[in-house]
Amino acid sequence: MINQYKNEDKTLLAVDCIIFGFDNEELKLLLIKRDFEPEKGKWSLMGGFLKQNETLNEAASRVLTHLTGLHDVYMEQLYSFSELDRDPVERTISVAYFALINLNDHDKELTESHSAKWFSLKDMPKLIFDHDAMVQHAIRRLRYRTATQPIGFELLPEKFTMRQLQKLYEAIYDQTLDKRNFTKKINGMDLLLRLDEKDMTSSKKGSYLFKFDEQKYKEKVMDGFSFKV
Amino acid sequence: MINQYKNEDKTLLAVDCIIFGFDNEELKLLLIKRDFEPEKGKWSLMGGFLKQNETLNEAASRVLTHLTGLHDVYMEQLYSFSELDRDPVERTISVAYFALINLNDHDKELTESHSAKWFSLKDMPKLIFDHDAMVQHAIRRLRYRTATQPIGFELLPEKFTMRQLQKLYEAIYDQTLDKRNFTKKINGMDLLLRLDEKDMTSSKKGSYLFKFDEQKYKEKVMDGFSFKV
DNA sequence: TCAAAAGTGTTCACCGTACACCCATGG
DNA sequence: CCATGGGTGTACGGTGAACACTTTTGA
Repeated sequence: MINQYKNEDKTLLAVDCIIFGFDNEELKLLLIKRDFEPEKGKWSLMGGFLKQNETLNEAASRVLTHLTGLHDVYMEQLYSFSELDRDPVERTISVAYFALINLNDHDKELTESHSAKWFSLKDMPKLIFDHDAMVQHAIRRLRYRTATQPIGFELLPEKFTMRQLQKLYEAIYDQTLDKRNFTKKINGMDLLLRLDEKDMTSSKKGSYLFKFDEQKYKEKVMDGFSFKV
Repeated sequence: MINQYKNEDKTLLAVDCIIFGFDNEELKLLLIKRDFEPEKGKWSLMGGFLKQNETLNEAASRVLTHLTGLHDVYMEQLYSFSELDRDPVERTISVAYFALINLNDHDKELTESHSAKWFSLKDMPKLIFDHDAMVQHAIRRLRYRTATQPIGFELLPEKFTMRQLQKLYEAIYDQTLDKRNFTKKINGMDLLLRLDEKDMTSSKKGSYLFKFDEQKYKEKVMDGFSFKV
């Protein structure tokens, strides 16, 4: 009696990862094509089952690293989904996580070997089970987070231009922003360092590269419920 | 193979409820004294195990109704806690929920029969396991929610004065607010109806009673991830 | 008549938004 | 020399914050 909660039901627990990336134009999602039944051949979020000896955060990290080869990725627990019939095979509770990764430096071969593919948010197949609802919830959370904390930088390479950052925010909020107001607002955050380097690929004049100030960034972003894999 | 996820670990799943109430002075929390080991005699959140045939929301509702006798209560899923040793008896994942109830109309005998007691947030015993962390998280979420959605009314009786509402917000944010600015802001929300009645218990002059406009309220508060028990 | 709580309006600072022109350079 | 994208400042309206006096009436 003291050593066990006898007679209580145990349940299968999964984690599913909503993995966001940004290609300098659009916000993208990493999806995999299921190679097993049910719903074989359909697209879904990357997921996995929770093991006895790991926390949910660890399980989500494991799933993400397994698929992308990346470490040190921003992740955050989203919500737990528990409809009785959400998985037709067997009753499974799924805890959704979202991750923000820099599209350029993830391991493309690794994702390809998992039949994974990046999809634009606007051009996404219907997903299995309740994964579409998870994605909707993740987009809302991402908008809220980026409005209050500067986590948007997680989606960019180390050095980036003000225009890249602006396009990222435009993709997240799905609306265009004024260049001058955007610059003013970002500078007001006092988080960016302007480098002497310029990026010459996007225009003839070239545009300044920035990186963000790790120190100030960490003070502002850490709230105890996000973590790095 | 198609009918079952064989060889995957199953886990005990619990829900724990952070139940907020307001007594016109302070924000309070409903806690229970554990009458079983381990930690017998210590204070904890009200919880219960998830059953095979119910969703997490349903489990949270069941636990809440069992303790308070109340229905139609605002509840929202908070976060899932999964540290390996969070429950010393056996590995258990707990999904925390918070609830907002009107302190006046809950069933006092029912809560007493469960050795439950209301505690002011400022005058709270240390709780078992990771329940203190759950409470901290719930307070943060409550502040965020009340800042963006008018759910504060859930904690008040049907008719209330502007001063009561102000004291509630002061309790939630743990700071005093300016009477004039508060009134202006609330009126700007266009959610309250001022009644002809006055409440004469708090002053000689009496203060107007308000109730909120159910119709407009529902439009603004529903976002798909809170629910009524 | 006085103590106690209720009601009410104005000013100011700051922030978000709208908006247009010049600059540097490669072709 | 010109087309392309990059960089910058100002004016306005709305919102949040500070702030004090009058009203009512039971005791």
